[in-house]
Amino acid sequence: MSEARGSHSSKHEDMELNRGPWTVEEDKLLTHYIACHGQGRWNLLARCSGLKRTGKSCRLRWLNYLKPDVRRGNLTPEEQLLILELHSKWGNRWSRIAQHLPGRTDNEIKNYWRTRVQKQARQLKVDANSSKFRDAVRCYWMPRLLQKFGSSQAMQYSLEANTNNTTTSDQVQHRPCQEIIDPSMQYCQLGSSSSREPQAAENRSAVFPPLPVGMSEIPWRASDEIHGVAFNLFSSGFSMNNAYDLGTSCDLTPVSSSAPIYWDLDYSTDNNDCSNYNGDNLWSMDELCDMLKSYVSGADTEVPFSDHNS
DNA sequence: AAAACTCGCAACCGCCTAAAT
DNA sequence: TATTTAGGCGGTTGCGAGTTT
Repeated sequence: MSEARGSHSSKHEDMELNRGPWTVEEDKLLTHYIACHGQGRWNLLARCSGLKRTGKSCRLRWLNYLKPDVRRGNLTPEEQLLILELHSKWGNRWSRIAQHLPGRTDNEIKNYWRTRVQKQARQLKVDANSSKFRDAVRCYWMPRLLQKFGSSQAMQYSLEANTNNTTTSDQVQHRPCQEIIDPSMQYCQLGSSSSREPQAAENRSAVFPPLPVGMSEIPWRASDEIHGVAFNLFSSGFSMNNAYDLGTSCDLTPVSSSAPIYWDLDYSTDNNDCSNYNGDNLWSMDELCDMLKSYVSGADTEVPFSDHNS
């Protein structure tokens, strides 16, 4: 039995326990104790540290808040993308999902899912676990996130770091948000010989970033023949092409789950800077919501696909 | 200005399982 | 082998802050 529901009571449990938010003093006490004795043995820690908390409470406080490598702040587009992808594979296995997002806790991911993703599902009057909702995520949100991911990460990185097509581990180290990127990942280099290379290509490399940790097992490839990047991200057959020379506006075109998705990247603005990214705006776009509504209320038939190349 | 409402998140609860006895 | 203990996990709750009416 865990201490929380045991019918017997020890000396420690008879003691009045603190509940609710942790105080600064409690945090200091816990941090100091762990610094001296290490983590683990949570019930012993709770008894010996002088904290009037349960072992469970101490563990949770440490893992979700005090641990030095806990990252705070808005989830980046690639983190959101990864959560969506991993949740579609594993469901509510929050701790498992969290293992692929270094510094993020299962609690944080769970909260994100419940407050953001499930909220969207509720507004759309569909079950968040329904195939219809998953399709909507795959067809609309993931491309949008990939668009953000592509513009904020790949482009910024390319613009700032590379004037040739070589990539070193040092460059990986200097990437923004590098801590969640697996440095061992390969880079996808576009065909520099393509006649459809973007304008002013000398100022940016054709190096695309590695996929985040956790996507490493998903095959992806460079593609000279279609000019752009073809991510075969999702085992369901979802794929996208990143067309570099199709204009300057971002345009999310409704597509079927099996069709390629095209969008344009804007090299001309600061949109590529992920440091100012506010994750919220990805989830509050009226236009996107309208599209989703029409998608989930409609039809299982395929949404018309617009081919930018035509 | 204040009440009502919404949202995000930290913390708790209860169940489960592996390890220890 | 049975029982107890500790830790981990997912679901849920409650509160404070921000926003809307």
